[in-house]
Amino acid sequence: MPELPEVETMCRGIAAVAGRQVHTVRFPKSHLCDIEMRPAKPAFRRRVAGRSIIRVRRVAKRVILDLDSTDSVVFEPRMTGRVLLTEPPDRVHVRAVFEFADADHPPLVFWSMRGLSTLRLLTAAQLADTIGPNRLGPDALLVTTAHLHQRLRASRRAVKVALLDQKVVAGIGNIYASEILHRARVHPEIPCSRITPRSWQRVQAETVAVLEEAIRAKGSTLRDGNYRTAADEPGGFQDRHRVYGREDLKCLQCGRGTVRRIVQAQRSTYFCPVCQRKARGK
DNA sequence: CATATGTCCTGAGAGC
DNA sequence: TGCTCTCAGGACATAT
Repeated sequence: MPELPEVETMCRGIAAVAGRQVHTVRFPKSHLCDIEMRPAKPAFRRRVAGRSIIRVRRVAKRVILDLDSTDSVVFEPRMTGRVLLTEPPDRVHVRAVFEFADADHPPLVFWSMRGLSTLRLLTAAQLADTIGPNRLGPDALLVTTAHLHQRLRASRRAVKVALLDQKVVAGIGNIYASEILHRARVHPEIPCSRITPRSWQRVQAETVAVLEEAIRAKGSTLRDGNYRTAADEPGGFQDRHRVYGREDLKCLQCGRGTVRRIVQAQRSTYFCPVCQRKARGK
């Protein structure tokens, strides 16, 4: 599912659209529900057509195209969204097509199987309002140990659940939360208030390490195949998952424990009871 | 204020 | 074969 590494990979995969002028935006008809989109299609098209993209960047789990106006295009793939520079897998789930003034350049396609993805065109003020620091915690690649400790020292929530809270730290999703805590040897059910600074230090270090490694591998494509890069390739990090999706298999870290799956906040959590002992709590 | 739950959406796979 | 059911989980709205 597009979490930070997958969205970062999407951004890098479409970096070449920076500097290009958008000729027009098409919204193919479909029998499916529209994805959430603001403003409505005619206004969206009017404000984007003829504009140049001055920058491609990532904010948490969103892909941003800054235009040469004060507007920014914001793609939020959520579960099944793809940002593609290739032919999409089908016509039915194409949500928007950005065509460039240089007709030789492939169009940028926003494709999503489900209607959970969103597409927005926001002014600078709206952007700050929607995904600025008041709404999101620090980016996971930049988060500090002190931030985690101070922000969560009074929290009774389980650490796994807290890591998924984008207001605490932005960019971690369900797959990487399990991988991070496993490598940091912290049990996912431990209340944040009981985690020592020393353990927060390991969580911080493994957060950066896991996410950077996942970016190098171009993200994780699970068996559902939902995530693809902008060039329509699968990622490679799923082969390096140590716990996620490995229920009942041997722990790849200690070789002794058996990976367990539990459910926290309606989401699967995977961990090794040997590496991540609750009693130790560190 | 902090925390928990419900909701959206579609396709895959299971079970009958 | 074909139907119904459950599950997956991003982020937000609403409830406690």
